[in-house]
Amino acid sequence: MNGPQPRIPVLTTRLSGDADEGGRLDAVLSAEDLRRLEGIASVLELPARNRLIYDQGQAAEALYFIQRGMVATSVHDGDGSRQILGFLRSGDLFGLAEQGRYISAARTLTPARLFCLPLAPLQKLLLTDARLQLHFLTKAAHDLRMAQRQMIVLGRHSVHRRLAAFLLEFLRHDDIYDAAEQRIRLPMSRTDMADYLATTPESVARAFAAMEREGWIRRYGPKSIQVLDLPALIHAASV
Amino acid sequence: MNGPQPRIPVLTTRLSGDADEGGRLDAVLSAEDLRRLEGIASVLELPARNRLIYDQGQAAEALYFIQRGMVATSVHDGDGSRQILGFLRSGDLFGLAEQGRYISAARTLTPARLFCLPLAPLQKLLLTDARLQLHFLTKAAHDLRMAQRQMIVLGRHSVHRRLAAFLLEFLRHDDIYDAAEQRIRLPMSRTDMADYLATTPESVARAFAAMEREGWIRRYGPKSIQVLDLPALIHAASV
DNA sequence: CGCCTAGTTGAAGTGTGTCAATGTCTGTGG
DNA sequence: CCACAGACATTGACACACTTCAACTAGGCG
Repeated sequence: MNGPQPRIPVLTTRLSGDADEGGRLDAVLSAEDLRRLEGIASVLELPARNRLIYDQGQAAEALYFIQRGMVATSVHDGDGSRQILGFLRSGDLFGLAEQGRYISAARTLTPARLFCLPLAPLQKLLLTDARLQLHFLTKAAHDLRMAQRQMIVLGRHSVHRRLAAFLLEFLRHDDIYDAAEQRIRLPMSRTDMADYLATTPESVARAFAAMEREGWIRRYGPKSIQVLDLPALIHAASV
Repeated sequence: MNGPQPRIPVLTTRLSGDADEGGRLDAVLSAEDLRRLEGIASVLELPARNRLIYDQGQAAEALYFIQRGMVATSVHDGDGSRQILGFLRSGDLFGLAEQGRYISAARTLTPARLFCLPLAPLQKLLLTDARLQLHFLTKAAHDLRMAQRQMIVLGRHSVHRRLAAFLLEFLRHDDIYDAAEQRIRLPMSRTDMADYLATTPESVARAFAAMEREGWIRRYGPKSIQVLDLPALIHAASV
């Protein structure tokens, strides 16, 4: 008798990725799972944007779980160049480290609420709760797929195509995309977008200008984009 | 009393990545772990190079574990373009899927021996053995780091730098690098290298020619490279 | 209202893809 | 063992997308 087993993960669908779940860890965690995580977590309230959560090279002591808000992780090269590894949202995990040090820096894009999960207690919990751990494994597999997809995007696609794909990613998220007005509210700067898409702010601006010229979008200031021709945008992202 | 606990993973070092382990799953698995995996695995002997293991889009039924040999995973775009996601070696896992279908194709670069781990029994095993699962989670975290590093390489570095870094990766592996002769035996074609580095065979050839012109390497046929100036190569990979 | 940061647009330079031709391996069959 | 064929690798010429540098404009916050 195991009692009720809410949302038992199935590796064939979980490791394989489930469409409706979208890689959100919080969507698959049961109330019991969350309670256990909260038991070892400390809550981190970051009331403003552009707050550093941890820096690259800093001793890694915790994994972070986003409850609310948006976070960007970035690695800084020896020279000035910076690569944003990902824009993360509620349900995402971050805090990947190598040899005890964070490989990237993390900072808020918006006010955010995080669970800070210290590594030692987290490991203990995962070892005692294999079902919970499988959710973490599934999430890691999902993030690996995303990273591999981004490898392809950065290596093979033009800047225009990268930007089109980037915009389309936001359409799924209600907090950023207002479906009624067809408007995307971008929470990051042109420089951030450029550092994520491995290009320059100038090229991003030019790509936006070209999209507006074609009638696919309309800009209301740099942070607000109205989608006028979604099919064209989808086409641009896949050609 | 838990009895002997060989090589208990410590998340703070394992999820964080351990230098000497190098992400090799087989290096951290105990004899008991291996026995259990073998219990659900079928062994796959692939006697020659260029053998397809599974194709992109095929129904995903198993995860694969490389015991011997080398494997390449690649995704094929609608048009002719191909991206090799990774060159994999003993101890590596592959078979990542999305919605029940493999997202990449996998084929041998050399004769290989694989464990084929059917997903359902594997999930069952991981749920009953949290310690073993943690090794898988650690491996996934390692692969995620590698993918993120490759994102940076493909997005930010020149073809010359990419190739230098690529060559340096082989120096650690005894089966490919003959330290005495300082020779690297490349098991893949120029096209494969180009598809991994997100460039063209022509650009790879030009980068090799430039390195030879500089006196850093010497080519003995396309598959055998002698390293003449390692510091210069290291410098080229990090500038 | 004015300063300062961020964004946009323009012009010029360059790395790399593309196309084409030549050269070189490899493996097969005579 | 050699000769041949087909694939693979290399080199060259050219085109172009993108970066870089610079000037200008627009937003946002004091």
